[in-house]
Amino acid sequence: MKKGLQVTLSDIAGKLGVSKVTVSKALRGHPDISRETAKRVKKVAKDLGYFPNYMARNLSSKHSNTIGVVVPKIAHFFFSTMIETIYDVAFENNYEIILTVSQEDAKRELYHIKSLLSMRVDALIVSVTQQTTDLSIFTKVREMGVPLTFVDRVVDDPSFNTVANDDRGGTFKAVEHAINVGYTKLALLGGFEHVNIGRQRTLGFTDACERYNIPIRPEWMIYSGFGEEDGYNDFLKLCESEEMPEFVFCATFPMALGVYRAAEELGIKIPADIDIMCFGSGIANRFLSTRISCVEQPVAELGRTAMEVTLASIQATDESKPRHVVLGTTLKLADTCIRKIAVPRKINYKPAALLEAASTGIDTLE
Amino acid sequence: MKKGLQVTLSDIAGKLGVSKVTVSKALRGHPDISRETAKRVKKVAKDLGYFPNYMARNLSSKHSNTIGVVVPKIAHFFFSTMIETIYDVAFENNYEIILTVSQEDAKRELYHIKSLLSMRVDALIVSVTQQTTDLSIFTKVREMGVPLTFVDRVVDDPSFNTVANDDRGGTFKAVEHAINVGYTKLALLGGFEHVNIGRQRTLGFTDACERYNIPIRPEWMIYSGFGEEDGYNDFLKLCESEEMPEFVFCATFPMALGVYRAAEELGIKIPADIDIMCFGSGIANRFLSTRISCVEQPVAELGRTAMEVTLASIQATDESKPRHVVLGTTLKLADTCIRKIAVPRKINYKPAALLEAASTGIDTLE
DNA sequence: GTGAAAGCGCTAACAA
DNA sequence: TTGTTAGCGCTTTCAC
Repeated sequence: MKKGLQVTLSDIAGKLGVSKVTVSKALRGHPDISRETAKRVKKVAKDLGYFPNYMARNLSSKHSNTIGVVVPKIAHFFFSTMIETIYDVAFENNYEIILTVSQEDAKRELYHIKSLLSMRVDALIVSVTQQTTDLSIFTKVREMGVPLTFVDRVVDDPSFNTVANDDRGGTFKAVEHAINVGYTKLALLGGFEHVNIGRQRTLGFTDACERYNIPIRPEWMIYSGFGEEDGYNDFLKLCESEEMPEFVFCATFPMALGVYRAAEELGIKIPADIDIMCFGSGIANRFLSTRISCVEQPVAELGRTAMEVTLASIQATDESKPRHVVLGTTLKLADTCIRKIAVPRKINYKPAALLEAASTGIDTLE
Repeated sequence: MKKGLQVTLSDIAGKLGVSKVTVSKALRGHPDISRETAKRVKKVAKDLGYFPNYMARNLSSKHSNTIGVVVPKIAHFFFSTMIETIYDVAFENNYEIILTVSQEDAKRELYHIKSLLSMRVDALIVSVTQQTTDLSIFTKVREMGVPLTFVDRVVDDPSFNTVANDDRGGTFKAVEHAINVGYTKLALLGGFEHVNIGRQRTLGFTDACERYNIPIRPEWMIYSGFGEEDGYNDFLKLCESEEMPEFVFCATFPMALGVYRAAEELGIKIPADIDIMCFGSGIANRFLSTRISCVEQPVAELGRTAMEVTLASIQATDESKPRHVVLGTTLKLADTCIRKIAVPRKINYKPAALLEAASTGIDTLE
């Protein structure tokens, strides 16, 4: 298809016999212009079907009214909810969002950030991938003077804004609850230790154990990823250990879902044989016959706060200090870990057969 | 924060003692430039940390390598999956996506389209809201020569590309299946009739009824929306009718979920008391004790096709004909509508009590 | 192979 | 209140 002709400021100016500067000002509601001409200009603009060219506008005005967002996933309860909030706040403030998705791929993340910088976004909000290790692009971002806010998946660099859950405290509360309920044999499926949220949630777990003198058993601390399949496999691995724990804390809800499924297939009852809790929740929880008690994250608030912090950074003309916001979590009890009932039993577990069953491709929207 | 200095083509040119044109060409791999200078230019560009300014580039080159996308929702299995595919294809083709979310609000949709037009996106992909009636902006889009592809939520205008499910045929297949199974008392929860998908799915339903001489009972055709709450309420309404149907077809999966929940609360068994099917599925289906048989939509393919059609439209320099793609669906049988077992029974239904219970706020990610 | 000139559509600073 | 002059950083055309 062919690009139609563009209506420009000059076109309007020509039609009215004024200069294009007058038109430009009138259209932007600049106080210089008289009510009278402003009205005339706007009318002609409308008649001609004028659309401002942001490329040109931004080139001369040096800002784009646009915020670049980089997230690892989108078809995922947590991220899609957070993003929706980000959009809402952006809309309220007349900003446009350019959302990019890294698909948990560091290369792609880098590509997108470069691209966003080239688009001259006014600021960036990013939630890094699980494999992001090269941080040089972020120092580049700093050098270019583009405000950057990390959200949820933050990077340990105090020179950028961060907005995150209280991962450590939230996990502590959950594990403490399990201990108060009476459990002493505690396992952790921690996701990845090299990822911030994995590390923080692990700390919350060990904090609680130390606080209450619960021994930490290395064979009950398993790390392989944050997805449903990981939880599934981790649980099978757990079943291979000498003794079963009474309670398992999962670093994410999808992992808990994997555990749930594995247990179901093995004929292990939750919470009668083993009790569980997790960090975060998802849509599926409502439909489980045993809904999993969890640490509830303020998902929407995370998005809203990230945007607010970012907008503030844009406004701040000086090199103001970066802000580090930690949002509190709440314990949300459902059908697990209500009271001590789990009595671990010996499992007749055949790894080979089950691992095969585990290979069913599963999407993790949760 | 303050914007840092920008490294420009001239900076690089100055450093090398060449003109900025040479630099521009070298950086873009233009064949004019010798291997030698190209190499030197690239090195200096890297050393200086040069980032091309797309605003400037696009202003002179007249295209932005950017595609604007407008969807009604994002925290929704269907849309988030489709969007993810759109991103994938865009990435493969070196396009950047500017995603906007209308939140089912026609005003917002209009705002975003205008904004995208002003950003001079190379093309648009849009899935309209349930309340979009004013189509004038789309003729404006056509006048501006910007290729536009409607996806899923299409608008009846043959002058634009459309990519959609075979809503009518898919529904026909499902209802036909229900009839083959032996049901003759069929109800439809159709969402909204003024929305294309609602209309098409209704047609599929009536097609099947007519084909098999099944009488259509107006009191069993209910329209109130596509959400879970709508399905819930529709089912309650259905329960008020003189006689209960044997089978209910829901226009969307969230609606079926609402029916499921309402039935559960009323003590009505699915599929023993009433059998159901729906168009589309969602994550939750895996976790229902009675998984709902459905018409499976090719969600990812919808996104991929929409992008491909759009890219083709961009490439086509002439006013090529718009394309209209209809993607086939497949019947996916789970635990409902397997064989005729539903025998509707008289329900002891108390509207007031239940309608109160219905007011629980529920998110529909499905 | 390289570069000078012109201009994309707009806004900012200043002058009138 | 309005207009003039200069760019923003880049690409395109065309001459060298």
